[in-house]
Amino acid sequence: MKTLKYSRQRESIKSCLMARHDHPTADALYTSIREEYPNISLGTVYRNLNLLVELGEIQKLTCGDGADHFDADTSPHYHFVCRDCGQVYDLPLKTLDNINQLAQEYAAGHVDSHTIFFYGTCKNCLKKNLQ
Amino acid sequence: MKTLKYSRQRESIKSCLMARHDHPTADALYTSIREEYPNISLGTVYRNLNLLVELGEIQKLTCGDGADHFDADTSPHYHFVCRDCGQVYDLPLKTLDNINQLAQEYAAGHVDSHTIFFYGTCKNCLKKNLQ
DNA sequence: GTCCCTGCAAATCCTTTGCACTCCT
DNA sequence: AGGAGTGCAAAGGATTTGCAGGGAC
Repeated sequence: MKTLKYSRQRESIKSCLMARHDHPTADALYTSIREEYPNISLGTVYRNLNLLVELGEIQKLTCGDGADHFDADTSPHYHFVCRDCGQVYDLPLKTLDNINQLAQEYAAGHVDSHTIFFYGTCKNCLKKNLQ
Repeated sequence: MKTLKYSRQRESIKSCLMARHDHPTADALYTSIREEYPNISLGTVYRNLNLLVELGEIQKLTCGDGADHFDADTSPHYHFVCRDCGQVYDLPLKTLDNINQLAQEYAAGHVDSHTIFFYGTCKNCLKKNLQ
């Protein structure tokens, strides 16, 4: 068990992520944080994001668009990814509580979590495409 | 619409993937195919895998372990990923037909597909961990 | 003082791409 | 012949890591 020391960078990363309603990539967050801490490095952002994921304080979303996204909301919920603009949205779809148990029966082992991503075109892009 | 020409490499990649019960990464498939075609290049494997995905003949699985995996089974089904050994297993869990429609109501746009990944420890690794 | 954390840059991993050449059709 | 496909190697993007210095406790 390693001891954790305070760092203003980590605080900033965490609060910046919590303040955002989207699900930024490490790089997007880095750009954002640079406004307050112009000297922070991308490596530090990655290191702290991974640390926060390990601590269970944030969530990493691998939706398949190249870069991982991060989410300060760790409560179980699902995501909608727009293939046109790349935005990742939360879905207030209630958790399928029984689905892990259902999977458990078929999985050759122990299931402890699951992810669901929906893909399609968001309203903004649907509108844009009509023009 | 581009014309498609036969290539023994593409045939080999496709049949090699269909013959496997696991869900290999591009690199794993490359190693496998090299036994038959020692001169095939990794670039060709990637190019053809992407082409086959576009044609809808195979499926790309981005489960978040670094490299994409590929699956010759394009029928809708879900996957179990062992965090210990990295194996990706099929789950004979029946499709949640209504889930896309359910998501549709909350998604700000049009949903056309979804992916579900379960994570945990497979039987082999559970056994190994006890020793 | 100790040890964690940082900035920086180099390294690593996975994937894509440019180019000259080869093989289908 | 024409153009799609290939091998090779270099480029690309995302993420990690080694190191020397800085900050928390």
